[in-house]
Amino acid sequence: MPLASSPRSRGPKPTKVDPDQLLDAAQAVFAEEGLRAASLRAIARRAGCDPALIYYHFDSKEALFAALLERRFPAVRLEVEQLTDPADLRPTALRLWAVLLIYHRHLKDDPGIRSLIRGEIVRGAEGLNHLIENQIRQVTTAIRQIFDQGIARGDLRPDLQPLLATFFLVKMQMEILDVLPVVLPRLMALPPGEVVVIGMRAWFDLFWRGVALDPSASLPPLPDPAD
Amino acid sequence: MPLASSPRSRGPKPTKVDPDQLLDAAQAVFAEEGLRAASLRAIARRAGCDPALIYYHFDSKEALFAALLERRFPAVRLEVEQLTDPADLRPTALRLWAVLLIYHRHLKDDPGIRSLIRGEIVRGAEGLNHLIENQIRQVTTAIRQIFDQGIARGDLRPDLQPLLATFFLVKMQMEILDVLPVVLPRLMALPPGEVVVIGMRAWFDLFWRGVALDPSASLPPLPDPAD
DNA sequence: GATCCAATTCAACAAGTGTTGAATCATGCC
DNA sequence: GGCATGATTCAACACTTGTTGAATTGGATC
Repeated sequence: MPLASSPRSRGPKPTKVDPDQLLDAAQAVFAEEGLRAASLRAIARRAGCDPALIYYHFDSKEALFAALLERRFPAVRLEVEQLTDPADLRPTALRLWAVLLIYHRHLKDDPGIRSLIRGEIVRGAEGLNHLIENQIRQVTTAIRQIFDQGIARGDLRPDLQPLLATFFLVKMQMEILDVLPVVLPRLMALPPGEVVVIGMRAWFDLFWRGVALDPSASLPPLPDPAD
Repeated sequence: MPLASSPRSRGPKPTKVDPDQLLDAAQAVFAEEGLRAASLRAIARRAGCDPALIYYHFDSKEALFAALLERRFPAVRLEVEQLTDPADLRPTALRLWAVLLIYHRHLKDDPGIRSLIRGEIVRGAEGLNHLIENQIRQVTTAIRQIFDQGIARGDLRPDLQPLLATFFLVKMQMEILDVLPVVLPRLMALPPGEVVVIGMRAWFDLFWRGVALDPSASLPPLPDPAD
């Protein structure tokens, strides 16, 4: 039984399919099918190799999925945590908007991770819940700090519940990335590419009026998400 | 091959498992597993009968699922549509809150329908998409009317986009019913039963400030969801 | 050229899936 | 009693799934 995490020793032996390519394929298939419905055979087909090869690089289907997480999660967490620096004296509105931009940048093209964070996929993969929960908790508490600082600075309503506000802010952002592009073009005449940005701005406009100490004060200019 | 929708003719022949009991079992299993992962054998086990019996009452797994929808959807739609009566002159805030109450009452104990409306489950059941989409569209346009009337009456911001506001309102309500009871008790010390009501009130408070013409005006008293 | 070892494939396993045709059960009617 | 008919079960089908042990490739090293 070969070790699960030791690709080619050091010589530039040209491997046909390295673990990263497997992860790419897995990400694509998981995104389309969900964890439970995605089959290793489909992933292998996508990667152009035999299903058994997956078991050479990873211990199980679940381990493959976990590796997928470890590849993506930390980047988001790190960027959000950098936002919590108390020395960052930009208006709170801008900092919260920056949170949405991070989510947009990292998750825009990765429905797999999105539905994962949403928690749907994980039913039936007990072993992963603590891993995910841990990562999400860290991001959550980071955002919470921004709210706390905003209240202290007098930008936000003092009666705000930071935890619920965090939940609302990022949850809706997720839905905007996920379902708005599917559902909105059918109801409005909109170029599907712009839907996400339109939705994000509308959402943040509403959200900000909801949480700001002075809801009638106008928002600072919000930079567009850069593609 | 027996007809798919003709239970016992008229005599009070005591059937062991009638279609409604099958639907109950199906609802429970679909709720736990999702459409794709839920197996007919599990449903049959829950209902206490043989899997083949399902095929006596329904044409296929998908038809069983469709029947489940037809049993639940129309009630929600009807209640929401009754709210759109232009003669209803209650404050717009109260009418929107009433929408949330309807969602709460009908979907609180039915995660199956929720994840269904959310659209996750349906991947892999092409035949159902139009059915669901049709029902959802009707509810959506009904709510939209309340927003339109609210703008006309001067309760809401004139620059409001009713479609997006609708999306935000009900989408978040769904998430509050769905994930808040799972996620919040782990982070706050809260009795899990109250989480939904707390979440709903916090959400509507935020939402209303976001959409109201005068965000500093206080909300009318909002009735608690009655269990 | 022989050897070693990582990378890859093959073939099969046991289990679970949706579905179906035939067979049984139980009741109402003549 | 006999019989039709609806309700229910049985046993099997073809197929897909995650997983694994043995076999094969192919380049690096001696």
